[in-house]
Amino acid sequence: MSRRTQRRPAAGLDPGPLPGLIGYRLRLAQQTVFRDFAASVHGISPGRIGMLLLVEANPGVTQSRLALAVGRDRSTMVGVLDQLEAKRLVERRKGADRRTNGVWLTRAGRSLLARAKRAIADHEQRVAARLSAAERAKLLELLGRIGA
Amino acid sequence: MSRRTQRRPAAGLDPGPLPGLIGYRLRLAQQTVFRDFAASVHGISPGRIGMLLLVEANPGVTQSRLALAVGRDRSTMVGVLDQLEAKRLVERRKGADRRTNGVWLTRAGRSLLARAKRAIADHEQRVAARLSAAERAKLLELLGRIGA
DNA sequence: TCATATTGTTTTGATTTCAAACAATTTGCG
DNA sequence: CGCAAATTGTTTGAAATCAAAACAATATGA
Repeated sequence: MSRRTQRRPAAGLDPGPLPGLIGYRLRLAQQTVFRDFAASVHGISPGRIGMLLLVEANPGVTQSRLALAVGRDRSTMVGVLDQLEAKRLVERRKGADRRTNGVWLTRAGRSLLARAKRAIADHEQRVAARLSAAERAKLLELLGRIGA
Repeated sequence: MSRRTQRRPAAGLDPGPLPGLIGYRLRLAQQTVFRDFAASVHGISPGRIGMLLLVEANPGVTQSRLALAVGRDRSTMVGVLDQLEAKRLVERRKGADRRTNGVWLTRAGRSLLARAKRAIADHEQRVAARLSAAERAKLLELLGRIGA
């Protein structure tokens, strides 16, 4: 007895204790979600879209605060913004404190974001296809209690 | 009005629509979980431990089947197993089909895994600290319905 | 004023992953 | 059986993603 109770664990392999671990299920879920995202929003990664959304909600935000917000190092943010700036989606403007750069969406950035938002809405529906509205809300809440 | 309802979104920044997206919450949760894992199980990543658990549950499993099970390319598996073999945690043995390698845990691999399992149990408890047993089960179930 | 802190940057390196091409081997069709 | 086609593990090359350390410019505060 003791057949593992799971949908499609690992292509015929015995998944062992993995399916009982939150971290493992998170990884699988994220993999699925990211792949759907990549297939529906082209040319830009989930993380980069997240960055744009953050800049949209906080125009002129500083690079360091952005880095802190997404849990990355300051030095990591440099390359990310270089990319986004090379694509003309954001621009850096010197702040009043001349050490800082304020980050702003360009017109192209706002336009891409508007298009992306529609794609994301569809994406989100596919992701939650097997969940009722209440279950989806519950999932978001539980995830919020895991990820501080 | 319309203060975003979230715990600690992004260090004082307006998180925008992100907290309403499953993918975003998954990423945050996974980040938290992986960091706790790294802090409690030293010298080996969650993915690598998962690999060992899979090999333990399926002694002699083939590299290709392992790759399929974890959703990686065959060529990716080569480097991963090279690492684990360099650490003397697994070994490859030629199979009856001489194209294939069977993967097996070494004594050291079993020993490390036994130790890791205890650390993982503690880790799992910390991760689910803010969840009741029922909530934890619900989370696993909902995640299973996201990540095919 | 001047020691201290912060900001963005550069450089370096680690990690993880895939794709394409390849030899060895097996399988299956005729 | 015999040989074309598929499979397996591998090598090579490349692309993302990220962090740590050191640095110059600038701001802060005692």
